[in-house]
Amino acid sequence: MSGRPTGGTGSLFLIDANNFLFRAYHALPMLTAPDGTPVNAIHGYVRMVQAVRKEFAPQYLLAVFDAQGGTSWRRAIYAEYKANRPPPPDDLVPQIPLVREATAALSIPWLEHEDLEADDLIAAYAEHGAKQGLEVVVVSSDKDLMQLVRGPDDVREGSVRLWDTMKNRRVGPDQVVEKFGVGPELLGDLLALAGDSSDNIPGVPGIGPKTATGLLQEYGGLEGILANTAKIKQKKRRERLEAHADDARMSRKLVALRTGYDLPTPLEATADKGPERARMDAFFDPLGFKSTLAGSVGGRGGGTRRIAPRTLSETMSKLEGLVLDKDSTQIIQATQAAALDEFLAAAKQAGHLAFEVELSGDDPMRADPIGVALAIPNVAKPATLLRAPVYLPIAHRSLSDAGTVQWKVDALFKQLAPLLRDPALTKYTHAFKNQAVVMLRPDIGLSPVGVAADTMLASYTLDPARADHDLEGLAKDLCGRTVGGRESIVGKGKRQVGFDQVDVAIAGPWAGERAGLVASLGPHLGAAIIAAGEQTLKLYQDIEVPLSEVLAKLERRGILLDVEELGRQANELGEQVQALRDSIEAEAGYAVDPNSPKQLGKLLFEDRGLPAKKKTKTGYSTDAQTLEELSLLDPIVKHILEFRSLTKLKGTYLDTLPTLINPDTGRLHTHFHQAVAATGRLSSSEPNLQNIPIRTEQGRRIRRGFIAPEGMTLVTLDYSQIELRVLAHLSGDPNLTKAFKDGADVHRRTAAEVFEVSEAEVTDEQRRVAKAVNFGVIYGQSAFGLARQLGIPQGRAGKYIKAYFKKIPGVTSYMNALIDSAKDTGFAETILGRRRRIPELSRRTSTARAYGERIARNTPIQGSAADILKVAMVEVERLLADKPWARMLLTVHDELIFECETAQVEALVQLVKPAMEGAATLDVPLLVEGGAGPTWESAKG
DNA sequence: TGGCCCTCGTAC
DNA sequence: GACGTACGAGGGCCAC
Repeated sequence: MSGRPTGGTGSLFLIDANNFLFRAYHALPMLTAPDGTPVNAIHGYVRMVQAVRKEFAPQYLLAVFDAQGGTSWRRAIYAEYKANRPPPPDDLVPQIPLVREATAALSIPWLEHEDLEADDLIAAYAEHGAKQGLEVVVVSSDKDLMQLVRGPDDVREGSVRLWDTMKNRRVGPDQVVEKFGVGPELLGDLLALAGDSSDNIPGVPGIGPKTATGLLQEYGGLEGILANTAKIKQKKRRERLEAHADDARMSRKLVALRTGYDLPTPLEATADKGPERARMDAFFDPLGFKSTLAGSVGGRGGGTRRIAPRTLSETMSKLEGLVLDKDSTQIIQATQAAALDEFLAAAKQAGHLAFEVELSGDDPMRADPIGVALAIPNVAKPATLLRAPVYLPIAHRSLSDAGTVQWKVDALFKQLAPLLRDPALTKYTHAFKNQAVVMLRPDIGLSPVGVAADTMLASYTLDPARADHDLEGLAKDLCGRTVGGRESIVGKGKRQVGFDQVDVAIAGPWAGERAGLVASLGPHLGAAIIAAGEQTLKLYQDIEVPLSEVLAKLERRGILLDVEELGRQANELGEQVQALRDSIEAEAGYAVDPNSPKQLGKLLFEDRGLPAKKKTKTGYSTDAQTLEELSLLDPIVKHILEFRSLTKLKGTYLDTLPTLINPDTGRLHTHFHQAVAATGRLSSSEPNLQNIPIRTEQGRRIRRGFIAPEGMTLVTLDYSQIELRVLAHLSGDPNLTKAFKDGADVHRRTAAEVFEVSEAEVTDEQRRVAKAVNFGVIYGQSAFGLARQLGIPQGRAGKYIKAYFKKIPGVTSYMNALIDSAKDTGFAETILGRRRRIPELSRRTSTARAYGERIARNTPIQGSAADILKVAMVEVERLLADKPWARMLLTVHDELIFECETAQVEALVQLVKPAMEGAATLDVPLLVEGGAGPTWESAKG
């Protein structure tokens, strides 16, 4: 098993600093300090180091660098060693010396050597540490260093392992064998044979890792192979080995890690004493890091922490002085391939690229790519671009210049793909999910792209309560620039046309300007995310951005409907609806539309003289609650209620769902929205699959229309009581916590507490009340609301609430603390640090403030549950990536729905359930329950 | 006719 | 006024 390192006393952690510096640079969007210094790599590096410290608390900690401009001893053997390395990107260069200062500021000893490379130094320390019986962990992903791995897998003392913090992966002997087919002791021989293009190690031409593994397994080592070349049957291979035996021996020397010299710093001097605040602040404050390093970790929401209130202008500060000429976009035709090449080369050189693929229509599952806009961010000065944006037309039907030659979709994407897939390039876009749905198409095959920055998600992460996160709005608010939305060029409603109908002369500059805005706002918002702190960065980078691609996959997959079943039900309901309409009109004595609240109000409260209890802005209220109370007084009311219920089911679900089936796939593809709900939840539309009925028998039948294809089964896994569990965790209330730890029926337990009876004595009615109170607490319900919900007098409802708060005191104080904290800071916060501003708390009217308080109470709970689900989704999709027999299709707030080969259902549950339950570690267990069946209804049974 | 608002109802 | 988060159907009303 590849567990995690143990750490603590008896451990030595060796950080391969250059390795992480480069990886952090490529993984993070560009960020700049207030003075314009690029800092993204430093940030990622510091984050990694601090995480290692926090997680493993090593006894000894040392960072090792390659000396800049050093003369490795390997050069003396082979002048071409690492000669093909491209120079580091321009905006990484200034970070290379800074990262050494950062290491020092963190009070971590560091080393570099003129003649020895970091790998050699690490090897020497690892060897020494292992001899001392320490657990040695090399923090790196470098395969050369895997040669150092030693010790049996289950013995800690004297072992050497690699730890890849970015992938959370430990590399021990088993992982080396898994990856290379040979153990660590033969790895050097393998690398010598196969060569390494990144270090320019020649190896033996024509021998790759696969062949090398085979040879090593047969002959036991490099010298064994070279001594037995005569026995090798393949002529080519034999000749090559004979001709390049010297190259192989030299390569072997190059890949060997040099040890056996005095350690430049004694091991004892690397004992980690932890960071010093003052030293850190002095270095990091000017770089704008601050909160990043505080090492703050979510923990309890509560009112104990005091965070300075933040206003929108601080979380999303303006980007001053935007330089973006809206007419500067260069249209590059298919005949100008050289111009595109040149642009792409510039992007590669810069290391950054903003793009937007323009789609023909609004539904990405039915859309084609019509053009691509590109821009090159100037990360050191985000308000400017490195050059004018370009637009590459693909499928416009309207060309004012008839001579325009458009790109063929495959030719263009073929040219773009290497760049878009290049992990060394930082990609920026807006609302990537919609583009990804198209890019994932097999005929386009532009995935994975590995977008690092999505301006829509950045905006949402920073300020989820913002009205909307479209690029136009961000341009207006952050750059003071007015740009037309998509609607401004394709029209809307009946006059809306496809993007392909828009002339290139209009579409090109519009799209180019958007790419330009993304190029400017991407780095700018990235800096804001960094400034907002460690948690916000993780939320954005590790959850929201990866999730967007997961959602794109879900949308592409869609779900299968049983159209006949839905049709049957629709017909059935249609007849009932007609019969009800007839009897309502017969009872009324005149034609009336029971769907019209206005006509209904007149009928019931004027003509029939029923007591009107409630009024709406426009007249009498006729909602179900009101009608329910009247149903005993007049039989017509029952018919109206029944009519309402059936027309709702028929109109919203049975009739609508089949019309949304995609004719190409024969399946239903919903649209998930990641930047809509202010709490962090997802939403879905066209159709909204998150409000398919379940509570009534009649409604639940609709789920029979959602099916798995032949040979497959629908599997649903949902979190049991996730919001109440989150509440138990956040509030720390001992009673609630214990209820979950005991695996009790929490509503029954609550009832027992509140009504002071034993659990066995709890009546159904008491349980119902307790359940309502439990949920009411989450929503900030008042006695009035509870009374209305339960149909009991307000006084009695008030008593229940009082009793609840008395018996579950932790929740009371937690709720008060939430409000205090929100008033104090101006926002509500989830367990993963998602922050929702609550301006309502400082409104003048008491109604608005009360609303703000309900938000303050509800958002941490609802939002934390959403956080957990999102973490689970990213992890589950990763787990299923290589499982062709199952795929995730849908999510409904606390539920994930899969399609799975029937024989594999158990395997799926075994895989996914623990992943979901482990998505967060709370003070109470997370419990996932599941079901499976041919239809969604049966799966939920 | 199109578009917006209101009311109502479905989910978690 | 009174329960948080969504989406959407249908009626009603107004502008064009």
